[in-house]
Formats: sequence, C-alpha cells, structure tokens
Amino acid sequence: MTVSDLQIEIARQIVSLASSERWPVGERVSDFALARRLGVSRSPIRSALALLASRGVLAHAPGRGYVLALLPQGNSGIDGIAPPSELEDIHKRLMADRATGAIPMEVSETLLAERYNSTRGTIRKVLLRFAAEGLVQRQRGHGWAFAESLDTDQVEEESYQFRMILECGALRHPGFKVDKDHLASIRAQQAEIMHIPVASVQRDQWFNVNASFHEALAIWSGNRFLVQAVRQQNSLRRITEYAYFERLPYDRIRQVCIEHIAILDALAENDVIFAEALLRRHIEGASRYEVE
Amino acid sequence: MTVSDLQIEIARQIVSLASSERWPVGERVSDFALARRLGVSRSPIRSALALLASRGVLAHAPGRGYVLALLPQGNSGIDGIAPPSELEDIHKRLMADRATGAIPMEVSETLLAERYNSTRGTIRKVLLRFAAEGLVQRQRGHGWAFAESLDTDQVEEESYQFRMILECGALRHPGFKVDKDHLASIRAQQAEIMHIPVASVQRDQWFNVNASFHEALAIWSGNRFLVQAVRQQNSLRRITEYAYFERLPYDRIRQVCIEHIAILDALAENDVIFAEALLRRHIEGASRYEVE
DNA sequence: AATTGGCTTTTATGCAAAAATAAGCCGTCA
DNA sequence: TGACGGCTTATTTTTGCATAAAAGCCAATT
Repeated sequence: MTVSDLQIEIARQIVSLASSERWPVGERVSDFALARRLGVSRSPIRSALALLASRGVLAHAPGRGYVLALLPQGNSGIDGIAPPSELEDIHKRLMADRATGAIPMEVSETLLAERYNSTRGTIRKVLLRFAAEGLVQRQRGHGWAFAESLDTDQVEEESYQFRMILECGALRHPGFKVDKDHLASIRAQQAEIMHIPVASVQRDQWFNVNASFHEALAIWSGNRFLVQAVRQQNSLRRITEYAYFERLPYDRIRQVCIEHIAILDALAENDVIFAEALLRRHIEGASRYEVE
Repeated sequence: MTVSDLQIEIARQIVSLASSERWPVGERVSDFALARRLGVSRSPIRSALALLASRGVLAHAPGRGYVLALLPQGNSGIDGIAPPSELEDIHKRLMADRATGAIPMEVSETLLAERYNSTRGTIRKVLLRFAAEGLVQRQRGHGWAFAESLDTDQVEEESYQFRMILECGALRHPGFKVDKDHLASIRAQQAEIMHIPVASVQRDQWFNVNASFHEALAIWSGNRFLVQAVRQQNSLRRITEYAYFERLPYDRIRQVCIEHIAILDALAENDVIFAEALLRRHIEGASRYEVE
C-alpha cells in the first residue's frame, strides 16, 4: 500500500502534537477528534494512524481504536518514524536552491521535475504552495517566475518590518481585548520552554510556541485579516526557522521567552502602551539576531 | 484553427495598447517588440496578430509584416473583435457568484467545471488566479476555500481597520520613498476621473484607479508584504464593489478623488505626517460610507 | 550592419480517461 | 451516547498523448 504525502504529513503532525502536548502512553487517539482538529476528513487520519501503528508508535486495540504506545524520542525521532514527505523535502530544497542561486529566477515545471527526480504533479503542488506564500508566480505562456530577488536577508528584514506593523497595529486595534484563559495558556507554554533542558526543546515545539504567541496578539485584536496575515508570516518563517534552529543558542531561546512573558504580563495588567514598547524591542532584537 | 486563451488575451491587449497610445492607422506592428513588451514569446503574438488581421483590425502586407488598418471604436469595440477569453469570463462570473453567495465558501473543481460548462483545467487556472489574489486557498485533502468575503458589516469594518494599519504603516516604513513619475501618473488618473462625465465612469475603470492609488502607497514603502496585503484587500473589495457601484453617487467619487489628490500632493512635498493624517480621515470617511 | 519577418525545430504545457484517495454515511460495539 | 470500523460516493491525482509556446535559423528589408 502506498502512502500519500498528505498521510505522511498528518502522521508527522500527530507525533508532533503528541510530543508537544505530552500525551501519556496509553492515551486513546481518536481519529474523529484529529480529523476535526487538523481540518481533513477521517480517511487520511486513519491511514496515518495505521502507518504509525506499523511503526510501533501506536498500538491498535481492535474495537477500541488506537492508543499511544511509545513516543519517538530525540531530534531524529520523528524523521526515523516517518521521513518528511516528498512535498516537504522538495519545498525545502527548492527554497535553499533558490536562495543560493542554484536555480534561475524563471523555471519550468519539467526542469524542476528532472532536477529533483520527481513528477510534474508534485512539482506543481510545491509551486502552488510557494505561490500561496507569494514567493513565486505563474507567468503567461510558460514557466514560473520567482519573486524578484529572493535575496534572503532583504526578505527577512521586510518580514520583520511587516510583523512590527501588524502586531503593533493589533495592540492598538479598537476593541483589542485579551482573553485571560488564552493568555494564561500561552504564558504557561513559554514558561515551560524556559524550564526544560536545552536538548529536549524540539524544533517544532519551539516553533509552535513561538508562533502561537504572535498569533494570539492578532487574535485578541478581533480582526480576522490581522490573524490571517500573522499566520501567513508564521508559515513563511517556519521555513527559515528550520534552517537556523540548530545554530540557535539556548540563551537566545530563554531570552525570547522572557520577553514574551514580559509582554504577556504587561497585557494582563492592561498596560497596552508598555506592551507595545516591549514588543517593538522584541521584534527589533529578533531582527538583529536574524532569527527569533 | 483553434484560438487559445492566451492568444485572445494578447489580441485584446494589443488593441487596448493601440487605443490607449493612439497608434496612427498604417503604423507597423512588430511582433518582436510586442513579445518583449508583453513578456511572452513571438509565437502567441503572431497568432494574435493573425486573429486581428482576420477581423480587419490589422492588414497583412506579405514581406512587410502587419500594419494597423482600423482601430475598433467605442467601448464595445474590443468585445466585438475578440470577446473575452473563457478564463476572463469565468473569472468574472465566479467573482459575481461568490459576492452574491450563489456558490458556497468551499468548492470543488468539478462542481465549478459543471456549473460553468467548462473543463477542470480551465477552472484550475481561474482558481490559480484567484489564489494569487489571495481570494481562495487550496485546502489539504479536497477542495478550495474562499477567503472571507466582505459581505457583512463586521468584516467590512475589519477590512477598513486593516487597511488603515497597512497603509499608515507603509507611510511610516523606514525607507519609504515616493517615486515622482509614478506619483504623477497616479495623480493624473485621479484628475481624469474627476473631469469626465459621470455616465462614462466605468466600474472597472473606477475600481482600477482607486486600487492603484492605495497600492502605490504600499509600493513606495518598498515592503513586498505590505504590497501583497494591500493587493489582497483590493481584490477582496473588488467583489463587493461589483454590488455597490450602481449606488455610488457621483459626488462621492469626486470627493474620493479630491482626497486622494490631497494625499498625493502632501507626499510630493514630503509632508508624510500630514499625508498620514489625511489618509486616516480618508479611510475613516470611506468606512462611514460603507463603500469607497 | 542591424533588425525584422517567416519558417522550422524543440520543449513545455494542457487535456482526457483511468487509478488512487479523501469525504461522508451508517451499523455496531463499548 | 459516543466513537470505531467498514463501506460507498465523490474528488483528485496520475499518465500518456495532442497541442501550444519558445527558441533558433536564415533571408529580406531599412
């Protein structure tokens, strides 16, 4: 039986969820709940569960569904169980190759299919994903054109500026209102990261905690367009994040958490002005670091 | 011989160029120059020229290429010579149908292909175009999901707030710099709208002039994410625009142009602070009007 | 001499039918 | 009652082939 890209990605996402939310061994894993949560139907979820069961991560109790058996440990854990889908793999390589200029600004689907030993269909999907992120455009006639000068430093700087505008705009938004429970949960996540030993901080975990902080600011503004824009930035940053994480010193991670918590605390006291000042410093600091 | 969508669109673009640049009858029409200018190869240009020749717009002098014979007059002129391509047609109808809620937020390609009596390939291209405008997104698994349309007062209010954040952010952006030529051309467009009789202001024309003003502010910030976000807002608004334009009084159109021009003039004098104040008033005013 | 027009060759995309896969339903079991 | 498992239906993805677009060449023109 073949395993589709979607199934692989879902399997990886499930492991990632289990690990970041610390599901206990023996926890029942409901396909229905996952389907609703991940926004797909139960079919791919069930394929993914079967895949994970065959790898020993889950145990299948007929009539009672799946239960968590053994969570893969360490950084290579997920990759050992279910390597990245071809889609993710090519997406990353294409991004890197474009950044280094290994491939030209204008490319054809067939050229890429050849280069990455893949099919046009897969390449098409990858390009579609790039297009959704605004990094590539279909041109009339033949081929795809990458956004002008995907000069990484330049794009990254613009991204920081853009996020500054969005998130400060969120804080000043009429009707901005903090959800106490939500804030508490975000704050707990941040505090947790700070207190676990460095080696255990998973890349995905770090990224998700980080992203949900920034997303929360947008959510509290009550403006769906801000939320959408911040989400897009988060997904864009996930790519570079992957490349840089290894080089990210633990001190830096702690520092970021401290700043996040300070901003949250200012918001908890309704001191939006101060929170905005902290946020500006925070994003500027991240910009100097090249990665947050 | 069949005529492809690209060929039709190019033919229409050529006529549009000839008319807006007032080419004299007898002007030589070089395929090479057009190819470079329109960003495609000579092949589709030549097919388009052959099409126009068969319609009597161009005359073919063997050995000396094509010359302009007779420019179609009036607004229905172009449509008479070469009706909009299927792509353009479906694009418009889909937009209208989504605006009125005739089609749901989530659609499948096959559903649309059936509805518009077309093929999935064509639908795909249309959806790709919508996706580039940020109006629709591919979902994991099946189907495409439309972005929130601006069909409720709540969403529209959020859109105004969002644009306020984006555009004021653009003006304050480090490195914000007005392109004099660009500004002059935008200003001229605004002035032109003000001085033509009301009945002649076409919906598309009004929309494009309006959109390019707001887009210009983002472009001058030099931040591609701002540009992208403003473009997306423009596309969203194009949908509601379709429904509201008929009710838009001419005085309101004039008023908007006056405000745009005032902002441009402030920018021309590098008075960004004043420009921002005017811009805030402008967007707030538009918000009160429900439609700009 | 440089550029343009006409023609030909090469390459890439578009298309339609078959295969794979996601979505949705309903009976059954804890 | 709520969730699981099997099943059906609907949608997408794939694959091989037709066709359009791109690129190259050479003669003719200014």
